[in-house]
Amino acid sequence: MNVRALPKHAVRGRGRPRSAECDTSIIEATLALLAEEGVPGLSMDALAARAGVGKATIYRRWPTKDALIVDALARLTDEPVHVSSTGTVRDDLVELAESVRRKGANSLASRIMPRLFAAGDNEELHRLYYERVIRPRRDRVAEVLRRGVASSELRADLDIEQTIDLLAGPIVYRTLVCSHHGVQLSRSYVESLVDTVLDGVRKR
Amino acid sequence: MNVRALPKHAVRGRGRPRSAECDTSIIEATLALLAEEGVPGLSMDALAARAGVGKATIYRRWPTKDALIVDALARLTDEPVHVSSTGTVRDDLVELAESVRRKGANSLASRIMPRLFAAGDNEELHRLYYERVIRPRRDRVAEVLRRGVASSELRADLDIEQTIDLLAGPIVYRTLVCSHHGVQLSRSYVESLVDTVLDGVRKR
Amino acid sequence: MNVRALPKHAVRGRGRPRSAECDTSIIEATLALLAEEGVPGLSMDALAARAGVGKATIYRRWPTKDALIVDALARLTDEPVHVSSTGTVRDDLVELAESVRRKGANSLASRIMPRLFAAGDNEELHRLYYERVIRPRRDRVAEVLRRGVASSELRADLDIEQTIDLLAGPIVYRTLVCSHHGVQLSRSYVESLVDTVLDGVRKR
Amino acid sequence: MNVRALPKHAVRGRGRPRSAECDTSIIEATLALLAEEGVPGLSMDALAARAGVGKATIYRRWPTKDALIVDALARLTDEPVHVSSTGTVRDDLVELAESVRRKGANSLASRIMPRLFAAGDNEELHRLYYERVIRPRRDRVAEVLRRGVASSELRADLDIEQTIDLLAGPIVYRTLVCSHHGVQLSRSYVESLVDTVLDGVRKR
DNA sequence: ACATAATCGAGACGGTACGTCCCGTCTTGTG
DNA sequence: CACAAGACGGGACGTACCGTCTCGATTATGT
Repeated sequence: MNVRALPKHAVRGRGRPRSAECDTSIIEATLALLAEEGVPGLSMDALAARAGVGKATIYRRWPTKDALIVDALARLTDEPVHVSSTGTVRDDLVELAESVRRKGANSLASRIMPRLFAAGDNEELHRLYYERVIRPRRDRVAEVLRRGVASSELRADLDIEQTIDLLAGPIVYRTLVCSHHGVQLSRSYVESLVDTVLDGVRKR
Repeated sequence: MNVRALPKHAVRGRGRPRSAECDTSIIEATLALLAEEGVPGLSMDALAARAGVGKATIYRRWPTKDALIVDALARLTDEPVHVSSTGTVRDDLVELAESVRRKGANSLASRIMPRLFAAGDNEELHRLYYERVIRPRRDRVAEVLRRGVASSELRADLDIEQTIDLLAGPIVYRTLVCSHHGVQLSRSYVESLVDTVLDGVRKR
Repeated sequence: MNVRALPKHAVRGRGRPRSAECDTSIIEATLALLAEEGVPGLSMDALAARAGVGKATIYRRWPTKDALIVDALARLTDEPVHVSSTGTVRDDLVELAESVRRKGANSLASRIMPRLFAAGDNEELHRLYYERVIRPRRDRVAEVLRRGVASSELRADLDIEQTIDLLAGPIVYRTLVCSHHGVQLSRSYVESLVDTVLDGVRKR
Repeated sequence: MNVRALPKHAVRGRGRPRSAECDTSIIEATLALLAEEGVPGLSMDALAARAGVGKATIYRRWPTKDALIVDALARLTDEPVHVSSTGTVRDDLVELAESVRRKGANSLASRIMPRLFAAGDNEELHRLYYERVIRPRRDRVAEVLRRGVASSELRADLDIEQTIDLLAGPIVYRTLVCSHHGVQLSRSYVESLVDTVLDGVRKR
């Protein structure tokens, strides 16, 4: 747990150790360039120049531009969501779903994240992103759901994984696929979403 | 309806007309290269060589590589989903959701689609993809949902758009974001998904 | 004969032909950069920028920087030496030897030539330089020597090739190896050299 | 006399003294790499690795790669030429010229020497090479020539420096410039050369 | 004996140049 | 006009070296 998103360092050997300042200046330059110029403007040359670093210094740490982006983005994502263990399950789910929405609404993250979702080409990168970013969040939702089952607020035969999909999927899908005309999701959408997942759409 | 994904042709003018053979050989070479080499292997030079075509001939038809990919992908996507107008709403929704799942399970489409979802950079491409691929499918689901409301199978205060998100979102999300270890969704997942959307997860 | 020092062109094919303007602008930029910055300042990037040309355009014509330098230098070397067919052999030899000295005294050529002499690594380049620059000059001297033998000015058992070495060798050797303290050879050195080769150093 | 080509050592001070083993292993690695990979293969990184030495250890001893090469080459060159002070001048000159030829015939030296002749760019290196390698050899020839003048074997008005050029120049020139198709000079060429210099080419 | 100080191997560092690949445009000759 | 071929200016790529700089460990010397 709490696995920090840092470049892998060589085994502590005999030579000069890698500079931690480089790590941070590269990550910061990455985020700055992404914010200012967008993904297409993030060339390794420009990045190295911006970070005041040789290109080799970057490649010594990250094998790929995408791997670097993952780490840089993880820095942005480290926003701990507070979930009360006393309120109703409904309120906790709203809060967790809200954190997904807010991340998607963040201009920088929402511009970069799709690139990572799209990293199906790069199996390793995709796995990394899932382990480091997606899974921890899913785990937190699963926890809340299990609490709901235990307290009989939710059905006992609940499929936990699928329910997580039902909470996160629509928000991600909307943000990525249907984000035309700059429409952004509101909090009320999220609240309504949670309620619908809880009660279903069938007439009763 | 049935808008074909073809390149815009010049107004019928004086000189030699554009060859239809070029259109097809380019599209076919695009799909072949994508299937064999993946997105990174689809360079315009390689494409032209593979199609036996000059690069200018491609640019004469499509302004962008992405536009070409959209058209090529649309070719793969033109699978009309049959929806009975007699069965239950539940069965129709299952059928429509299944078509989403099948598309995602297709190895080629699932490699290219993320790129299109991620096309947030390219506003125009994103709009094009939405108009040509996403919206028609959403419209069909909306139709079924409205029928369900009319027949009192579904709640009258239903948010149609959000319900579509609830049906498509989880599948897309799972396919793109959580598709680790090669796990693929099954038909039973889709059926269960539809049932959960209909009935909710709250204990009653 | 009269083999021009030009980059090899592809067989006249169907595509766009190579631009002659590029040839010249590249050669000119090469000579300019060499004159201004010297050999170490002749980077392919700087050259391309100076010539207003993409790097690929250079590599399309010359496989190596050295090959390019040979061609550029050949441009400088195309100075036809006038040899009277009426004067004495001694005067003709002085004139030919003088042209060797003058070339060595030329600041640009004398800076680059050694690099080519030193191209022993690159067998092909060395051969090229010999064929294109050295041999033609040796042939002209050989001609004069044969005339001298015919007219009984020179010994009949003369080793022509070695005599050429005796005329050119000392000048080249002095220029390259002993060119310390900026000392330059004078015309009188050349005249004295020819006379010594003719008469020998032995006391008589 | 017999100035050894060794790196300058720091004044005998307090800290750990420089290891003599490093000196030799670096020089040996230099010669080995030059022999195996040629000049372009002699990178400082490769050299350090081959010598089992840190790069700083090399730079602590030699300011430049070229300076190192000079020293390494001097090791190969320290072949004392024996010149009888009793034989004829002609025989002594043949022996000295032979040593020039043999050095040129040595595959390693002949690969490196041109680089040093061509060191016109690097004034300092060139001077160093001249002082350490060229001048001593010229001095020995000058000595023999002066003896010849004294003994009336040679003309009294002899230009000593130019005569040295006449003996060494042709051999060097042939070796460097005209060494095409792997032709190598023979001893008989050298003997004939000396005789021609002594007697001239003019018919008598 | 022990601190001092320069050495050692290792290798990271900021840079520069390399030669290749691709992009999107332009220029040929041939239908 | 369209077409195949392919050259063009430009930009980014990832690698190789350069010469300098830290590291921790080692090794003689002068106290």
